Amino acid sequence: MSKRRETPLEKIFIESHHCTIDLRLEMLSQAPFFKGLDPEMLREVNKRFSATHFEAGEMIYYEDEPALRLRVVVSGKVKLMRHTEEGKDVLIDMLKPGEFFGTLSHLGGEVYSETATSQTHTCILSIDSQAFRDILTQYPVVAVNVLDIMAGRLQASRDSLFELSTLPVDQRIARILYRLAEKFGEQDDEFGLLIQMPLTRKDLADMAATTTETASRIISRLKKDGIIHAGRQWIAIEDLQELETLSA
Amino acid sequence: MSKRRETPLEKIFIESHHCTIDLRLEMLSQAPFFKGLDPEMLREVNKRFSATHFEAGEMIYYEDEPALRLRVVVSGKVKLMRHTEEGKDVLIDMLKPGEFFGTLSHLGGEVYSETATSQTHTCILSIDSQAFRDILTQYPVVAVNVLDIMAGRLQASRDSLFELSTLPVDQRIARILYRLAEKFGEQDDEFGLLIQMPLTRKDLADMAATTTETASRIISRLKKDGIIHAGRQWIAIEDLQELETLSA
DNA sequence: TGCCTAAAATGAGCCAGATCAAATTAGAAC
DNA sequence: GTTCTAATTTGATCTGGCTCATTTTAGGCA
Repeated sequence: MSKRRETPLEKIFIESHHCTIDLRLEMLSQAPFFKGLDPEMLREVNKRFSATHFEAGEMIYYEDEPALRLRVVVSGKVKLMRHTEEGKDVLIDMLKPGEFFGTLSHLGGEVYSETATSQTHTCILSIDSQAFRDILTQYPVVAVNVLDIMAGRLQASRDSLFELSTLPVDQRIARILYRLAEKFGEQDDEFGLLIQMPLTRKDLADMAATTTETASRIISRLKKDGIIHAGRQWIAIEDLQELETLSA
Repeated sequence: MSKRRETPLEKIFIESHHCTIDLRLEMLSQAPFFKGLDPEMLREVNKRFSATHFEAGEMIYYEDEPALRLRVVVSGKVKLMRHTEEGKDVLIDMLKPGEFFGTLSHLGGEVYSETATSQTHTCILSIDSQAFRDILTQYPVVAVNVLDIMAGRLQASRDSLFELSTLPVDQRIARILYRLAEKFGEQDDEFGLLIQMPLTRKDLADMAATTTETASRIISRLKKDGIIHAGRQWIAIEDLQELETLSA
């Protein structure tokens, strides 16, 4: 039996016509914050966005840079992080197609509070934040949708805060894996529920507010216990049930 | 020179006519989320709110209780916390007049994710969450205001998460004190910038994700260094400048 | 198919902050 | 003023997870 020599992560096909007009419109029409907007308005709104393409690992914007645009992931995965002077990093969120990031604010003096990196090949739509605010007042249904999303994110952030304050590292890691599996999981016939995105031990550590070494030790244990499969930059959940139990 | 025998915290006058119609309307007109709404609309909107009165220490709602209403602080201070089965608590936020809490959600199955306690005598306005959503779609300017507030809260929550992940306890406490002073500080001629609200060492610990003992040790040190004054359930900042330096 | 390197795994020692235990007040109430 | 108790302080000890150092390896690449 020959060992698999490649990452099980999907290889995203690199084409320059990746970010087609069709895809853009399709994405916007399915984006949660435009739900309920009729096709006519949608086409109108679509004109105000412009598309950009990023390679895996490329920075989309930097922390402390003037924040002028709101962005939407069309395809690929985006990572949001904050950095410390002493080199500590905190991973704030991982985004998938349909999610927005950047700034909603219209004020001039704002800067981005995090760095956005494209984790894979990505196509990103962007719009001037003031133009987006115009859309919000023009289409109240969009404003309410965005509000619901922000409420959900606030909830998630407070959940993390709560867990960070009350749970030991191993439980935090278990919960993070569980959530990533829910959001990015795709069934892989060899390894189980594969988290479809490049994910290092350090990423995990930065999410759980721990160190790479500790994250690695915990992953090793989970592998030994047959709960997950993992390699370089990828993790697949073998026993989701047990993972949930662990995170209790 | 006789030692002061009482808390420097203001004694809120207890009157049953505390929460007058005038006060209600005045509060709503100044509430950040109704900024930009003309008086006519405001009067219209005001009708849909109802007022309730709470004693200091009373629960406004409990975690896991069905979440049906959105509330607004008219007068007094409100504390939001989450509790663990093992008795650990996390203090999520402290609110002052003009801030809202409760739920924005309209879905039936939602429950409150935190417990709200009135820290002082309070007057609270409340409205059915669906009715509030109607206001949002009816007055887009309100929706955008609320959105900005939510964005600010998300930012604040992520800031806390970041600080919790990267700073040692003493710096976290220094930052928390600094922020509380900004939000609740009132100049006291004897002690300096007094944080105008009952605030125990445990509250502080629950904000900083530490223990009462550690919070107490840090407060003791700050007192010894002449940076703050503190007693039972109250803290005043003597040297704000130095406190800011410490939190760097 | 083997080479090469960043990612991951592992070991050993250490420390900030938690826990456990006890003594001491601040300041409310009468 | 005196009383009374929950809030606070302080001390002593313990430990989860961090640090530092080193080895091992997955898997991209030619």
